[in-house]
Amino acid sequence: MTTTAGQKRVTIKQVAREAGVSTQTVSRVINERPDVAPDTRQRVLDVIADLGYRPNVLARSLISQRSHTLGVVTAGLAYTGPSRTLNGITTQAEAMDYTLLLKELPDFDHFDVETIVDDLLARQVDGIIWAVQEVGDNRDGFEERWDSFPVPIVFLTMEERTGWPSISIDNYSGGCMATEHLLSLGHIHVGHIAGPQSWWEARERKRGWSQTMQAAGHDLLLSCWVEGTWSSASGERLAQALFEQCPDLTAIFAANDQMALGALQYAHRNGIQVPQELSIVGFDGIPESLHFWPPLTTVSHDHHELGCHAVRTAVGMIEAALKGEAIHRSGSILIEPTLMVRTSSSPPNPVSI
Amino acid sequence: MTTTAGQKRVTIKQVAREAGVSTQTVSRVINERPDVAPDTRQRVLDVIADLGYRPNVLARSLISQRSHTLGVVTAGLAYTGPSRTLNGITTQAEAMDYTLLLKELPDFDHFDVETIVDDLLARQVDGIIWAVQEVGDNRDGFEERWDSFPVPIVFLTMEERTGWPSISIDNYSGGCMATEHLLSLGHIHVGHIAGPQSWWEARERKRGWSQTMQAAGHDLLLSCWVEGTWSSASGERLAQALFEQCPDLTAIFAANDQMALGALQYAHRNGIQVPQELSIVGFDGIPESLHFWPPLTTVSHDHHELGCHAVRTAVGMIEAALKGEAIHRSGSILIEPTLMVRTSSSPPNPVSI
DNA sequence: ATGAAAGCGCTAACAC
DNA sequence: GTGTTAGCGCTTTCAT
Repeated sequence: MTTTAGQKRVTIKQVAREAGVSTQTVSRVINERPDVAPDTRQRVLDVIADLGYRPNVLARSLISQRSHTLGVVTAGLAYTGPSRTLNGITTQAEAMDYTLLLKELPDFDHFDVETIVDDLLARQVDGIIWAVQEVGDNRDGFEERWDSFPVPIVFLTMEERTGWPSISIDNYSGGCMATEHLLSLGHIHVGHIAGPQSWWEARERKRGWSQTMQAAGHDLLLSCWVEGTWSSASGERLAQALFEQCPDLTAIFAANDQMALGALQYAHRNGIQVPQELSIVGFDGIPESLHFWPPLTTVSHDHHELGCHAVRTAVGMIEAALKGEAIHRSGSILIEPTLMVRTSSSPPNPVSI
Repeated sequence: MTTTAGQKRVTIKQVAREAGVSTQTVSRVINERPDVAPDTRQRVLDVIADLGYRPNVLARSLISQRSHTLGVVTAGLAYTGPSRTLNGITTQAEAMDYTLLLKELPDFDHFDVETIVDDLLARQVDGIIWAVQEVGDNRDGFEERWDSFPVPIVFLTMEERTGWPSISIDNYSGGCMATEHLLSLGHIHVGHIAGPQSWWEARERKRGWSQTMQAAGHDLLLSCWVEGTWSSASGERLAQALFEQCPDLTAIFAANDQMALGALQYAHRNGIQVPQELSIVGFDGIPESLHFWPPLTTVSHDHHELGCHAVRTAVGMIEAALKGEAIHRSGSILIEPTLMVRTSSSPPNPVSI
C-alpha cells in the first residue's frame, strides 16, 4: 500500500486561494451561511470537491469550545453485557451526531479514576458515559471531585446515589420475578447461585431472591445460596455445592445465564432431569439461552436500550448546560427486566417433594 | 448533580500568569524539557496542580499534526467475535498510548465508506483499523481512493489483496482441521452447516470442509451442506434439513458455535445421542461452548489477539510513515486457529454405519 | 456579499 | 534559562 501520510492535508486557505476568495467566504460556504452569492458558493464548492477538502474538526472544536464527542468508559468488553451496551451507545450516538472516544478499563475495580477522566477531559469531550458496573468501591474516585466536575457524566449500572445521574437495570425486581416464578410453580426449596457479591448487580439479584423467599415465609432457606464468579465453570461447581448444602433443592435461580448453563451441565452429568427433577432459571436473556437444553427460563433485559438511554441522558445534560441551565438534576433511572418462561422451569415433581 | 460546564477550562496562559512566567516556560514544563530551572519548574508545577490545569490535546494535535488517535470501524458489536476483537484493540491501543475513536456500522454491507472515512479523517486520526468483516462487496468502496489514502489503514478479516495490509484468522485452515478431525475418527458422511456465503469467513470455512472431503475422495458428499445465518435457530432448522438431504449423516461441522448449539438442540429434541449417533464440531471456541451438553469440540481462535495485532500493525505503519518511509508495504497476515477436541465428537457408532 | 484582523490553546524557532 | 514572535486551521467580530 502506498500511504501518502506525508502529504499536507488540504486547508481552508488553499481552497480560498484556488477559488479566489477569502478564507472567510470558504468558511461561510462550508457552514452553510446564507450570505454568500450563489455563484461564489458554487465556485467554492467546486474547488472543495476538486481538492478533496475536509474541514479540520479539531481546529473547529478549538474555537467553538465544543467537540461533539462523548467519552465512553467501559470494562469487560469481551463479555456480552458490556458489549451489547456499547452497541446501544454507538447506535444512539450516531443518531445524535456525536462521536465516541472509547476507553476500556483492564479491571473492574483497580484503576485510577483521575487518570482516565483527565485523559478524556484533555481531549475536550463534551460529556462522559461511565459504562462500568459498580464493583467494590469503584465509585469512590468520583466523590471528591464531584462538585467541580467540568462536564456532564452519566453512570451505568450502579446503586442510586442522590444527585448522580445513573441508569440501571432493575436487578432487584428481576431477582424477585425469577423467585416468584419458581415459588408460584409450587417450589419451596429454591436455591440461589449468586454472582460475586462485590458487584452491586449481584447483590441486588440476590436481594430479590432473599426478600421474596422471606416474604413467602421461607426464612429457613435464606442460607441456601452460594457465590459464583459469573462463569459457567463456577455455575457447575456451585450447583453441586448447593445440593450438598440443601439436599431438598428442587429449583435454582442463577444470577446469570452462564452460571445457569453450568448448573444445567451439572444436572446432565449427574442424570438429574431438568425440569422434572430440577427447575433452573437464569438472568440476562443471552440469545444462546433459548437454545440451551432445555431452553432456559430467564430474566431478560435490554443492554442495548441501556446504552441508548445513557447517550440520550448525557446529550440532554450537555445541551441543557449549553443553554445556561447551569444546575442540572437528573436522577436514577431503573429499567424493568422481563421474565421469559421457557422449558427449564416447571412445577416440582410430586415424587421428589 | 451540579455541572459547571460553563466554567472556562484552565489554559496555559492562566498558569503562566499565576506562576509569573511565560506560556513558553509552562509549555516546557509540561513537556518535560530539560532547560527549565528547577525552582521555576516547581513553581509552575505547583500552579498547575493548584489550578487543576490540563493541556488541551486538541490544540496540541493542531500544531503537531498528530492526534495519537486511531479510528476504529466495527460492526455487529452485539456479537462475541467483533466485541472480543475490539477488546483486543482497546488493550493494545492503551498499551501503545493511542486513543480510539469508535464507529460502529449499522450493517455489514450497506454503508458509505466515503462518509465514514471522511468523518474519521476530519477528526485527524493518525490511522484507521477497519474491523468489519468482509461481506458481499463491502470492500469496493476503498478501491477508488486507495492510492491517495491519507493515513495508514489496516483491514481485519478479509480475503488477501495484494498491497492491502490485513489480518485474519485462517478460516480455511480451521475448516480443514475440523473436517480432518471427523474423518480421522472414521466418519465418512460429514455434512457442513455453513455460514452465509456472502461472508468471506463463511466461504473459507466451507472451502476447508469441501477441499478436505474432496482430498479424501468423498466427492459425492460435496453437496451435503446447507447455508445458515450464524444463528442458533438456523443451526437447529438446518440440522434437520441436512439430515433430510443426507440420511447417512454421522457428523456435522458447523461454521460457528451458535449453529453447532442449534444442531445440538436438534439432536436433543429428536433423541439423537451426541456423540454416539452424531458427532458435532463447531467453530470459534466461545467460552460457553465448553459447557454445552455435551461439551463442544470446536475450532478455537483468538479474536483478542487479532485486535492487538491490528493496532500494532497500524501504529507500525504510522511511525514508519512519520520517519519518512513514504511507501510502506504490509502484507496479509493469517492467524492459525486451534482444534479443541471435547466430548461432542467421537468415532461413529458401528451400528449406525 | 465579502474581507481583514484577532484569537481559540498550544508549540517551534528564534532571540536575549 | 527564559521570553517573544509566529502560526497550526478554523471562526468570530467588525469593517467595507
